[in-house]
Amino acid sequence: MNETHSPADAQSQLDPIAILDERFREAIARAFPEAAGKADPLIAPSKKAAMGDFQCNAAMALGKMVGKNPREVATAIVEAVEVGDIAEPVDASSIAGPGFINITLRGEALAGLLGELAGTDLGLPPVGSPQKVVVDLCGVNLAKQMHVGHIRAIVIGDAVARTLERLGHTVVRQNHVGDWGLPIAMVVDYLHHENAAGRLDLDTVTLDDLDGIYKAMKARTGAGRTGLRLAQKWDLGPKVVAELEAEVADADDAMARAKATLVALQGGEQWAVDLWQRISDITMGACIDACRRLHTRITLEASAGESSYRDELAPMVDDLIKRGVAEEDGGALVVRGEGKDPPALVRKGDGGFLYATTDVAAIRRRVQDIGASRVIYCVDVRQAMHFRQVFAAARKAGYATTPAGIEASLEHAAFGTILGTDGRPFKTRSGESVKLQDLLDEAHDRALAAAERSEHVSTTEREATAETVAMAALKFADLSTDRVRDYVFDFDRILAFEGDTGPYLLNALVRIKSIFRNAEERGVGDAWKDAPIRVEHEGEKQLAMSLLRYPSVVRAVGEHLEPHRLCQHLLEIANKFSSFYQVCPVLKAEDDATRDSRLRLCELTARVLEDGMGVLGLPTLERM
RNA sequence: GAGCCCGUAGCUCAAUUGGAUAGAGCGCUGGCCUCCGAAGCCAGAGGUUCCGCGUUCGAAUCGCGGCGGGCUCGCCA
Repeated sequence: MNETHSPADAQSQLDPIAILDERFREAIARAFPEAAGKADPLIAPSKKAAMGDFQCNAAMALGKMVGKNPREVATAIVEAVEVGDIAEPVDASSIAGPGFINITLRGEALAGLLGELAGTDLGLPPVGSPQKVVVDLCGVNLAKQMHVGHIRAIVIGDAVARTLERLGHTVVRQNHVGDWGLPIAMVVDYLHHENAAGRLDLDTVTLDDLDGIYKAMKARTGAGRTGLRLAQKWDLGPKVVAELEAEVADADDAMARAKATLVALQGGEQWAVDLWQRISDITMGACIDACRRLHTRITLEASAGESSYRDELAPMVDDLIKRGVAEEDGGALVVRGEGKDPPALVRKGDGGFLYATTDVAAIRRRVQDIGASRVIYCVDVRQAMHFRQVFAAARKAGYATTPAGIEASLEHAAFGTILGTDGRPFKTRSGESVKLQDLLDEAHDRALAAAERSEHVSTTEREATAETVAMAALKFADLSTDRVRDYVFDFDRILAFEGDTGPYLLNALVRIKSIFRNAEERGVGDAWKDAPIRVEHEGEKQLAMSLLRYPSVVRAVGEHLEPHRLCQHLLEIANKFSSFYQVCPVLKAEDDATRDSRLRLCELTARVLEDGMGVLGLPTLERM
């Protein structure tokens, strides 16, 4: 795992945890010089308000290290620590249990930190040493409809990319399109024959048609074989055997033609390339439309399909052989890893290449040509072993080392399956996989029903509002749980507009925006923008603490590639805001100074929410 | 058979990566709109974190063994 940043360069010193970390680190060094540098202060937010705002958990481990009673150690730390400028006095009464040290921050300190947060790009100025990162996402296949599974590769991949961009890294998104190999050749072959026979008009072919052809061809080339074996084994009679033999013959014929077409395609024969291009245009057009509708920044230019590696495979495999990285095994060529995983197969017995070959070539290009020091694969968790094998092969070959000599970090940001409410993979009633577009449309229709009930949305805005709410709801549902686990998809829950959902988040932001519209109507002016923020009321304090933790949460997401942490945190901020708003009048505050301070707090909350939603790729609204 | 992942409230999910009394939402019970947006807020009930043993001052988290579920296993992509 590569270091993306060390605690020392956690540049913004406005995260209370970072500040307390430093203060307690110094205190430990003073009280226990022998443990200096070795003991982590272990600062964490308190779970209960009654125990203060933060706690230092260092005493227990330190006690063991220096051979003293943890409470004794805690007492020494408490005497040595200097936090008077930001916190209530820390003394013997702050020590609880086996040696926890509780810390309560002062309102003025929080107010000062909030001011800094507002003035430093929300605590997230660009990182000092930006990385170049390739994010592999989307992963569509030519001639196939996109289905529910793709929403995860698109939405999570885009959120990961946005997070890294927000932190200041340079991100290259790559759509590793499945646009090569025998299956595509089958479809090309079919189009070629049907077109020649005048039974098909290439100009009007749709993705639906292609999808149907793809499935039919796959079924046809595999037809009859198993049945024939069984019929012969159980002697089911000459008629049955003859029928099955005819099926198999037809399958063999189709397969032979597909292979011939593949050769023509690989040889660059114009008729085949033209048909392939037509299939690509149709598929990619639909793909980019879906990505745009989902508010993701995935473009056609960014795609680097399997076909783009075709000329690199043979020379690369030769290189692997020459350098002894790959070896023969049962006629095939393999690259062995060190662990228990089976080796990666990079060349078939017949000389053909496989998907692992292309993936190794992709790593080589991404690291050595593009110069990425981090390559992230946003792909289904069922491919976990495949990527372990491919990563191992690429490292063994030295392809994962940048021209500058840096070992690139190769990471599989795996995601689980979307399940229906019955706990089984999400399917339609008839058992088919759900088409992505149908999913988006249904979300839209359901959101529209809610938009029609809203008193804040005019009839002309309803469609657009419903669309935004629907996409935010879908995306939030996909991003808000631990990505590697399967999750249950339930329209009723996701679009119920109450609870821990995208619409709840949107609503929190919309309410804040409405405050500013009202302020304008009341002629409040904008002098408040320079007013000092005060943190006095408990509602203000709780909100302030959540806001201040925002930058560290974004950094954690960038490090662990877990967008759900940011989702949870934004929900917390929205929740704290709602509580604050319930008990702290803003426009009706008792005096102008309080009103102005609270307006600034509202504005900062809106900025953080919008920034966070931008990092996740969630669209926002003015009213709903 | 082997390997990987998972098991937390009735349901859907968290738990800052080993910290105090395991938290949210839905659902359920009760309260809050002549008052800045009720898609909201407040309160209550609801737990042997699958079971057992172990490591540790401390375990949902780490180790071992069970039980249950999912996924994956060289010439398809």
